[in-house]
Amino acid sequence: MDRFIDKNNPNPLYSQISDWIREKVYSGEWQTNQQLPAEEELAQTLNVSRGTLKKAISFLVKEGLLIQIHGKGTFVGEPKVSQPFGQELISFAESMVRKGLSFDTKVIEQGLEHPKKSVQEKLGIAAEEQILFLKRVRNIDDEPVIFMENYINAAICKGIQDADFTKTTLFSEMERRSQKKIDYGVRTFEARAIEEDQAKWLSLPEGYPVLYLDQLVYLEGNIPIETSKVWLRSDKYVITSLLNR
Amino acid sequence: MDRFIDKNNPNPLYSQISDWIREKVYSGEWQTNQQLPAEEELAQTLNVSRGTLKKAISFLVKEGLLIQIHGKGTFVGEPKVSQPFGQELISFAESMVRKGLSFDTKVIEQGLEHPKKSVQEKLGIAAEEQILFLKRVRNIDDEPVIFMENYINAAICKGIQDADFTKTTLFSEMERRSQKKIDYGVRTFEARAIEEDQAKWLSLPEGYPVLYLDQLVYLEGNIPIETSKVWLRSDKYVITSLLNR
DNA sequence: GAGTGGTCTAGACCACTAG
DNA sequence: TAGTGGTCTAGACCACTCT
Repeated sequence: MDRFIDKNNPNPLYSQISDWIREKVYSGEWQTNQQLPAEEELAQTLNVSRGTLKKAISFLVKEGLLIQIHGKGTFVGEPKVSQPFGQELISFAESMVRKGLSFDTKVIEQGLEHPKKSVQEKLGIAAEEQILFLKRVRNIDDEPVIFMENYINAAICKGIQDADFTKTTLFSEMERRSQKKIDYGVRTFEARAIEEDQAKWLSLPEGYPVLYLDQLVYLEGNIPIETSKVWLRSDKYVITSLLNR
Repeated sequence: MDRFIDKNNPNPLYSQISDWIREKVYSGEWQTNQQLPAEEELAQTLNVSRGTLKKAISFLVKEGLLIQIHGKGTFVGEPKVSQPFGQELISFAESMVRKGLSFDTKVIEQGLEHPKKSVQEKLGIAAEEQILFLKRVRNIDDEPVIFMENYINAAICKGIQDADFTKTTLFSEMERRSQKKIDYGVRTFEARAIEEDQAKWLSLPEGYPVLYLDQLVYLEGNIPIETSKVWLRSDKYVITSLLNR
């Protein structure tokens, strides 16, 4: 039971150890504020060097799951309340699930198109190529909260135009069809007055202030795959970031 | 000239090395997309172990200043246009300095007060205690961009009411006077219609959409020290986050 | 002083990239 | 195959906390 740490597993040891500790915490075996065994001891238990263990721990400290105090020890941190949306590249769908909220998605428009100039530039493709254009609204408790327009490089995600986005998430679909993992993204946040076209989908009067996000997502290998525009009712859904110094 | 790295400096070596590399990049000595010397070689040049150098580099990779590609090498990343404001706990002043922008600060109001209810709760203090209330506007190119109201626990930062905030930053002043370091903060982002009181300071018509941030900052030891409200003209100043998956 | 995490080393081997 | 970064080790010494 001690050792789910497998030196033959292609996953790096530190990553396996991180997961192992996460599991201990999530399962409640290690409770909030509980002190972990000393690094030296834990390293011996896991049969790894202290350096490897430290690397595993450092990830969890950065996440806030663990807290280390020089001279005292390593402790399980307070459970997170915040929304990792402003910090970590996760989709809206994923963030809702983590928050334990239920939502539903309505697909307004879905189909292949040729990219506009701005999309061509962002995705680095020519006007002749095809993109999947997706227009969706998401409701929480039957109230519209998010309106999104996505532009996906269809050449990389073959057949994605046929996916049923009321049942699957865009991120998982992109990873599956491109056979690559999503690597990182860049988001900008602005406040904007909502325009007529978006306003009607969010049941808001024209000119109402909304959070506007512009997003560009990259696959491994620095391949831009998706760009999107997102309008968010921030009276309903606030973005929170935990920022470390 | 090679070695600004001083093993007797109480700063950790990896931190000195990070700064040294940052300097090389900012000064233009190492240009965008330029390949750095191999880790082994650079470690020898700096007379440190490869492990230490790797630690220094890893910070810069996380910041996006450097890019590492397995099997190819380490490269200077694309210059950041973005504001690390959405990611890292830095003050507005600090973010401006990093961007190389000049700004000036106007202090509208500064003085000791008793905290309102909402501030009491956030800072965990009683109504009888004193806070420093600070109201400021910041201009870039003579245009107002940010309006802020700060509430600082004055008991912890003795004498902070006498600081000259046109010349110093709030963060540095808090650290100096509390003798503690700032640890982390929580920010929430919203879009709001600006109200009359704030609108006049930002030269905006009432009701204009602005980014509204609510912030709570903690010192080491989980001590809440400052809470603030920030109104930001997002037509002038956009918040960008680089998000890793 | 005992126990903890923080830093650093010197060296090993592996995995990926490119000619 | 040569060159690069990725991982891991075993051990050393230091700095901090608590008693």
